[in-house]
Amino acid sequence: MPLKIYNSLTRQKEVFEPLNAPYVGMYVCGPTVSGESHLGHARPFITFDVVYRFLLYKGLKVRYVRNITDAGHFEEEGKQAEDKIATKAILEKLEPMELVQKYTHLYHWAMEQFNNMPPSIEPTATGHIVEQIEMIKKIIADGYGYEANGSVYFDVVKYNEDYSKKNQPYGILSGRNLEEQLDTTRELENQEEKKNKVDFALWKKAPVEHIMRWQSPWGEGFPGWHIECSAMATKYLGKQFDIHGGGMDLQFPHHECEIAQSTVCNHQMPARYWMHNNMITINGRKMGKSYNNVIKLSELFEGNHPELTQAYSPMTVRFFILQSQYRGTLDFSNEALQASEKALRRLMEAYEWLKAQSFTAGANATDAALDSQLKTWVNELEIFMDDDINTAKVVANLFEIIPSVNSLKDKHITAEAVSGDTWLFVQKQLELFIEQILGIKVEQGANRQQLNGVVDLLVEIRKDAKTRKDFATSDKIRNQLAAMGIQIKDEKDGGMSYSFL
RNA sequence: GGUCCUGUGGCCGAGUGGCUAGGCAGAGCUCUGCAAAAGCUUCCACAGCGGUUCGAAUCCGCUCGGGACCUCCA
Repeated sequence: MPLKIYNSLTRQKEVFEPLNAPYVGMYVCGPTVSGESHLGHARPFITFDVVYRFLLYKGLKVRYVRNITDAGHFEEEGKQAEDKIATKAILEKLEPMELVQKYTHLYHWAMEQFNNMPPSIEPTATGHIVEQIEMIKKIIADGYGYEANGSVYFDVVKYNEDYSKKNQPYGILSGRNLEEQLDTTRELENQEEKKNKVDFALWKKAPVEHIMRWQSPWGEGFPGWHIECSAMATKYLGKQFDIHGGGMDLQFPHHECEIAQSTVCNHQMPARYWMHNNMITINGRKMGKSYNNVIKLSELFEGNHPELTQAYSPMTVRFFILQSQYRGTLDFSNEALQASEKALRRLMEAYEWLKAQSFTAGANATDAALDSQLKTWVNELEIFMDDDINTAKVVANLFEIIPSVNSLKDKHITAEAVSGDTWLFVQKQLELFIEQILGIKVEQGANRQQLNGVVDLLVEIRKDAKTRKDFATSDKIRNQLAAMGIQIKDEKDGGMSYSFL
């Protein structure tokens, strides 16, 4: 089955055909490391991690580039500081690289918590100033950029005129019409420098107090906020590559500007497939700085936020995100996260048990209907992934399969009901989809081994007590352990098992 | 104001015109010393009004509601 992905550019699902199979180039817009990542940021990184994993599973050789924006628009943090201390004090105390370092580390830590695979290349904007300047020079030389008072702007109107003839007007990705924008775009500062208010900055002259600054043919300044992605994507993936991803809110203006810049320099549309994940909302509203409703990842993991009734583990959050299709909005609530937490536990307990079983190959099944139903469910996993990475349906099917696994575990059905071949197939594919493709890993704390030993001992004592019909002791052990988050389960044959909640 | 998306049961969330999505919560049953877990069964739905169709949650129109982008934004 071929993989189909929804291309924002054409607004439809298309069969994914790599430009140079088996090689695939994928660029995803990374974070601006001027602050801590929040729940909303987690979505694209988890979504595209799954895309990456699935492409790898398909046997493709993927170069996954995800940038780190560590230059340019750090105004907000600077402004906050400005209110408190004098500009001179900022110069003395606030070293930009300190911020960058701190938040880059936090970001990497969060990515690891989520079990996201590291991208092949993680380039930084500050490491590619030269490439950005070269690109801007090229744009000016071609007549689509102009200098004004030490800054350089992209001439959107001229670009639109020329490229409309080539069927690639400005606004092709976001479905915008330039004339309308000329009428509706708000007035901003420094508009007088621009020829048209829709023009965007390629290079900005640095005001005296601006700390991050580089030499350029137009004086000291810093790059505009779209050019870094164009420069780095071109450098590492070529003039045209396969997939460009990012959040839906980047579609305009960021990706639109990227298209314009790259097209002028490289004479072709930079990416063939544009994928955009939708937003995470909270109380029906997008989670974002400007709405003042963000839940930072560290707060989420610690349960330390007024909106949170408890802490949620990274895998719970990952699973929560994968329970929906990436193109729809996803509404945050404690109820929804708690549902995910419980569902994930049920899934993983059954999965871990299944993984530890040994089955013998063989084709005989006493329950042929169940046998073939299981095979169908398992086979559908890949079909659903092929359909625009529909992780929601993949997860739904996992829950179709789980009851059979638990039935086997609790001896509601015999192993012979389903053929050994099928059990082996279920076992293998569940491992593939749960661990390799969805990237869900078993979460367990440190000292687990030692703790297991202690719990084993208590379980033994409880067994003795039960045999003596000393239910007081038996219940005491079970209840006290339950209070500590360790759940004992009595099994049919007198055995006991336990799990950590 | 412009462009676009969306409205599914108590909550989250899939749904390609005809078939039970799935999860969590609720109810019942089985199992159990009692529980828990697990399994089985089950209640609750497609914003409203029209239209197309043999048949619509799914297509079209209108109304109402929600949201995103147009400024930094994942």
